Amino acid sequence: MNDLSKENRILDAATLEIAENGYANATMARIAKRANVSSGLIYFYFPKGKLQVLLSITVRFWKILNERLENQLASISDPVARITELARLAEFMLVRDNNRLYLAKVLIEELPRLFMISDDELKDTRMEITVENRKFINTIDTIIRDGQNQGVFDGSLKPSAMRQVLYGATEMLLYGLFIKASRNEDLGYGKADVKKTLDSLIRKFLCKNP
Amino acid sequence: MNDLSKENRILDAATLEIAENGYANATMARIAKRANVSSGLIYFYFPKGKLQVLLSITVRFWKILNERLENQLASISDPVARITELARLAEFMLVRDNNRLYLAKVLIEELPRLFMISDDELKDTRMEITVENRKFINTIDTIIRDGQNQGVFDGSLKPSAMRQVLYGATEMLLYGLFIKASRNEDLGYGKADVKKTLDSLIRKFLCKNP
Amino acid sequence: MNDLSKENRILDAATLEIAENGYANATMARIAKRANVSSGLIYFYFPKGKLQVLLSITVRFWKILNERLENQLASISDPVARITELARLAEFMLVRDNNRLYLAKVLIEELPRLFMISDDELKDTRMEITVENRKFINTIDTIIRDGQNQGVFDGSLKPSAMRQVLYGATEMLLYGLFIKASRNEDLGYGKADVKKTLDSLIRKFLCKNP
Amino acid sequence: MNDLSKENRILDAATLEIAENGYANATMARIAKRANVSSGLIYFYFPKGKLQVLLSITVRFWKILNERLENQLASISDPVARITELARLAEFMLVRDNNRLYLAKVLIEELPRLFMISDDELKDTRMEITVENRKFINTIDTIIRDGQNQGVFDGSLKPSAMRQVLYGATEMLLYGLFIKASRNEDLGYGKADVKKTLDSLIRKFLCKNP
DNA sequence: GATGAATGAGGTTTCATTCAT
DNA sequence: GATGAATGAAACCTCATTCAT
Repeated sequence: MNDLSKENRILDAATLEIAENGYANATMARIAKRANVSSGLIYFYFPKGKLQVLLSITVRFWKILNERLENQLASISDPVARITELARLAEFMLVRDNNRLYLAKVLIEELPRLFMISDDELKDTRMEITVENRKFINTIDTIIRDGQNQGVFDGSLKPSAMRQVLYGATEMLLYGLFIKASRNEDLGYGKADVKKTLDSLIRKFLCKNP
Repeated sequence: MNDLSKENRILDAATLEIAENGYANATMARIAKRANVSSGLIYFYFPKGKLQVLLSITVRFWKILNERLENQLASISDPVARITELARLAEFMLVRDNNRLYLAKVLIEELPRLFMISDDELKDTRMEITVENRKFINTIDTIIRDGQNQGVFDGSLKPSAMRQVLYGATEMLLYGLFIKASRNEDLGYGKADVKKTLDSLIRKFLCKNP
Repeated sequence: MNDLSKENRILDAATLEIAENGYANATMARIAKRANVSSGLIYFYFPKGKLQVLLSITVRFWKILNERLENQLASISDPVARITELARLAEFMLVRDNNRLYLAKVLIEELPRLFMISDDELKDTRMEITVENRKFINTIDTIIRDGQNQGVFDGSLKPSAMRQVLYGATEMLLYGLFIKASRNEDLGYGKADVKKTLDSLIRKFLCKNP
Repeated sequence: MNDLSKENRILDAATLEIAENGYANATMARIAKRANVSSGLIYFYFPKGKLQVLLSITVRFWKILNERLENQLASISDPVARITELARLAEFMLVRDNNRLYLAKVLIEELPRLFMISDDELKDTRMEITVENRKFINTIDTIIRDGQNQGVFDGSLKPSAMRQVLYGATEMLLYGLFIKASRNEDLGYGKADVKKTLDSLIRKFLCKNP
């Protein structure tokens, strides 16, 4: 991890720190220590402090996700295959190993904070996230709409609402995994169940059933 | 609001404060001001401070929800009707008006914090929540299991995973409404769509389709 | 000094601290220690920090000076007697003892800072000072103008420019005294010379000479 | 400004920065940026940092002033003419344009700081200033004393006190101009009034009136 | 029960200063 | 000479918490 740029090391360290202690209890000093960097340097890269660090974690994630998504989906046209690939990629980026589960937790837990930004100087960073987020949402909604038009997906519901269902279901299933990994509180299912359940959700809820 | 007990006024004020600023930035002074109460008084009712206030919001909610749930479900036996009633009640308690959406937001955002409590003196409050939470989860899981046993619900998935799907989907649909209410960022659907979408989710994802 | 209100004790302590170390090197911690007060309390009374403390020292001084001035000048009508009384009062408030010389130094040294305030939340405090300052300036200018109209004072110069001369001369004479008191650098004159010199300045520069 | 030596560019930039923000809030980074130079380079020329930069501004000013003074006064013997020439030169160096008014402001504001230097390694620079300052003061005092001895100037006051009057009056008149230039707060007089008022001060206060 | 001035631990934040390049 | 990323000491500042009233 030490061969990364200091900026990325800070983001990685912050992900861990926030995942473990929550945003409220995360401290800049500990982030710095974890990143093996002086506390002052964090302010060099993220002058607005902790919140900007948090937002930057999110920005970095979405940018990478959207980029990969674009590449992967380029060669797929079938709506079911597309939505499946999308779920697979999200899972890959968030569940593959425990470090990524940390990231998942931070993204899930801190998403609401996005809507509380009042600091004008953070508007830019927020806009970046909004843009990436919309891009992602658009990708999903477009797939759903295409599927509906082709008569493959259920046409009686709004794509936006269906997307929220997929998003929320995935999030909560992942969150259970994280709890399982970090505490030993078994929620009653494992990684395999997540995959199976999401497949079923796509097939039964999303697709049109004759 | 001023005719409530001061204790309840504090919890209401805290809900608003946390919904607006997040737990990290919520301050006791502002909660006190919103509740029209001195900051010292908060410590009379909640000696362990901010975290206890947060937990108490959650406790209050779950207790009321579970109590009503028990009453409402007592006379219903059909699994589909039971799960529908459960969704209806949750929606009633969280979506009915904007104040309740604030509550929804706090519950959603602060759920993860439950797993980070180390203060021994809060173990009791935490246990209360865990008990109420398990009661709620049990209620759902039992309904699902019963439905599976009766051959009404899809028996190929784990009840716990299915419950996460229902839970996450509901949460994210509600969250969209909150965003719409507090910011003017339209996510593309309204309250009616939430109801319709959840109904569809139950019918198609949860139920066994011939 | 301990029987004063804490707020006044803070201002007194800050006067001393700033006089000794300069505004740039004055620290909140030392001001608190000197005032025998916790550092947090300073922010309770002066939420905008060090600058607000500095401004508040100035406000307090001007308010008292203007108030006394009004009382003292009420019963005097002769321009020469009025300007002499004004000088006497200023001297009384700034030179009488070494503590007051500290105040004089702070007022003199930090006056320029007044014109650098950009913080919107300090606009109020700044306005207070401006108001008091104008009141004082008006008092002088009015005396001078009256004297000119009565043919007692030199009518060939602008009252505003003459006032700056009186103001600057007084300031610099006092400043020399402060240097003498705090360091042992003799500037070559004493308190008696200040009085004598200012009298002479009034008589010869201000008054019309036949 | 870019054709100056980097050392002089730094001093000019610092003058501007300090005039605008005050010594307390001036930062090396901003000085560097204004001088179009890296912050590290400032330490090459001024190893003792910000304070040394400040002192160097003052040194540079006094050296030039004293040098020119010596040249200009060499051929003048009449005390009134000499003191008038001195005032004219000071005015030339500080009032001629707005950039010089910045310099005036820095010199005025920062003079007191001279008496608070404790750093041993700056003793040299401080001594330089003291020497130049004394040279200047001596020049004035000598002119005054000569004038008194020749019966041209008022002999009843101490030269040192009279010098403070001249110094303070000049400073405050200039200060008013600065305020006018940087803010739009009119103090009621202009450059011409400054000249006229100082002439009058010399003629009436300094000179012996028959 | 109720208040709010007062405390001070502990976080945030700044920025003068260094040093490898 | 010149750079600017990096450091870390030392300031600022907040706010949960207490307690005399």
